Amino acid sequence: MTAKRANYHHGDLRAGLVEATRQLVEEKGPDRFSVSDACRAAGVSTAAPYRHFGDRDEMLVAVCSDGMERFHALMTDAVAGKTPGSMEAIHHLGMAYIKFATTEPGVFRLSFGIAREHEKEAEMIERGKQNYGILLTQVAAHYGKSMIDEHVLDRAFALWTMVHGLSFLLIDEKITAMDLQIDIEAMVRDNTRRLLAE
Amino acid sequence: MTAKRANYHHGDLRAGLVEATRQLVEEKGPDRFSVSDACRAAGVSTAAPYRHFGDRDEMLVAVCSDGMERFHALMTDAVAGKTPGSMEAIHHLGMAYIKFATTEPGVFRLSFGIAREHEKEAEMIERGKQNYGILLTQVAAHYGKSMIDEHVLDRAFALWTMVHGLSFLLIDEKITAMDLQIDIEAMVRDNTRRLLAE
DNA sequence: TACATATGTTAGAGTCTCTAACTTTGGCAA
DNA sequence: TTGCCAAAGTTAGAGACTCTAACATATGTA
Repeated sequence: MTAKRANYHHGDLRAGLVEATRQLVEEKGPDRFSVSDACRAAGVSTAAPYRHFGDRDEMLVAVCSDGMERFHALMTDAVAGKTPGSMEAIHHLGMAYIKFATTEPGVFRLSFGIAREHEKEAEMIERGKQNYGILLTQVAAHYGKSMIDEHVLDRAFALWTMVHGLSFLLIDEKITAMDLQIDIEAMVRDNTRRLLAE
Repeated sequence: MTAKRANYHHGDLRAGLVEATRQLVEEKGPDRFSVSDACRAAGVSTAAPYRHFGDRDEMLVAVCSDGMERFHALMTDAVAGKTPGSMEAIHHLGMAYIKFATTEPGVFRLSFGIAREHEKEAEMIERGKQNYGILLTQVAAHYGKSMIDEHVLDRAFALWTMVHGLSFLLIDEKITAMDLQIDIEAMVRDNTRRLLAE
């Protein structure tokens, strides 16, 4: 995998390392990832990353930050063209959440479990709020409201916990371990309806 | 923290290391834990653990295994003395789940995220099924059923995803990060009711 | 009481993160 | 065009970590 390169300078090592790190995080998990592995993959010395990142954690934060853009795009697309507040829109939003978790389990796990107290923390919280805002808007519309009131906040949060829990159970393979046969689509649809009832 | 000891032999180093590891997992998280740290805490050389554990991962598996006993006790206690299948019993069961996650976030995270393919895997899956069985029994009783049918499996699974998701959102501090004011008790109670409706 | 075994220790190989000091290269000012 | 500076590489190495090998010391049982 070690990419030999002709030039002394890499071109865009930062991006190369972020991509290598992302791949390794998916292959081995966020905790098994090593800077050295990423260097081998990018074909540079083990000291090179420190021109672009303060330390190992910053590389992971960069992968996270990168992943949140894809996540946001998925969430936005999920409701695009659908009737705001419709069961269809809200169901799709939930499925998009789960889709991201299962296609990028390493990044998903990283995004939620990442160490607090880093440089980009504020920025990432802001992005999280933006994403959550998509759900809040849909739930408000579902009840024909123009305001995000207590009721909307409660129901949106319930939906979040459900898809979040389901995502983790899926990526941690608890569903197969417990020999459960779950139709994810149906499960999300039915329980979205139940949680929005009343 | 380095406990000096008088004797060459420790007495019960295995248990000492498991406890040291558990503490470190809570303090620093499962990924930040190091064998060396545990050795310092237990007051032994860094080679000592290898008389009791094959490698670093086995120490974490032991902590996990240990934690599952406490978890099982919590779950059992939660429904003890309550009317089987009552909302009270099921609500308490969910709260016990969340209680474990928030009091032992490191062990909780470890238990669900632990690497597959280890010695004790089968044993731990069995214990997981036992714990899940407590919920299944309660949900069946809720509907006045003596059998665990599709309907019971579906509803129990929905409850699991909710408390599991809530647990992760709590320990990853997403609720505070998003500035949400959630009354956990009320949230669990209300949504347990909604998910069991019909 | 002796000795086998379990359970410690020390020493060290190999890996990892990160820093310091040096090298190469690209871009810009004169 | 040329020369120089800053950006972005490299090598070397310190210090920490995991795990193994060889050696040391207790413990329990024949």
